[in-house]
Amino acid sequence: MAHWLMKSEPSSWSWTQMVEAGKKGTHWNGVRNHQAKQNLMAMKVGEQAFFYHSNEDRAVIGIVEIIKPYYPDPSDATGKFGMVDVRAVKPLKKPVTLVEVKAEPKLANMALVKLSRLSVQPVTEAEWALICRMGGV
DNA sequence: GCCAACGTTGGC
DNA sequence: GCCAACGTTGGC
Repeated sequence: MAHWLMKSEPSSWSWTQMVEAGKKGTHWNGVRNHQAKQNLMAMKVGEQAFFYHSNEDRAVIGIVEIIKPYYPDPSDATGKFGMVDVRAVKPLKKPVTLVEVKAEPKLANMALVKLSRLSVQPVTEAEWALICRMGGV
């Protein structure tokens, strides 16, 4: 089962809002990047993703689950891009910051570090397990 | 708030 | 089809 990492600026959509959305979850819309789109399309229901706060926090803060696979994003006038639905699973006991990720040699090749502008990224099993451990999950 | 990285757009 | 200009993202 694949794992993912999805980034959001807390000012536009925060973990708190994600939790408040509850079990019905929310649409992960607004993706306008082809690489991110490819990743969205590869997601399957039941797969989990890290929820990362960019800008202010710069930390992995929680885990979300895919509850609806890729479908067209009505807010995209061009019709090229789509979205998935996700819901909050659980927060990390201790958020794993970008600084900590960068300080860990095993995570040096993460897309989060290498492709900092990509908003939806794949995470390897080793990276997933390590960040879960660092986050106290 | 600045700037580097990167994607997209548009003129040629 | 190339490439300069521009806009956006996100770390610092």
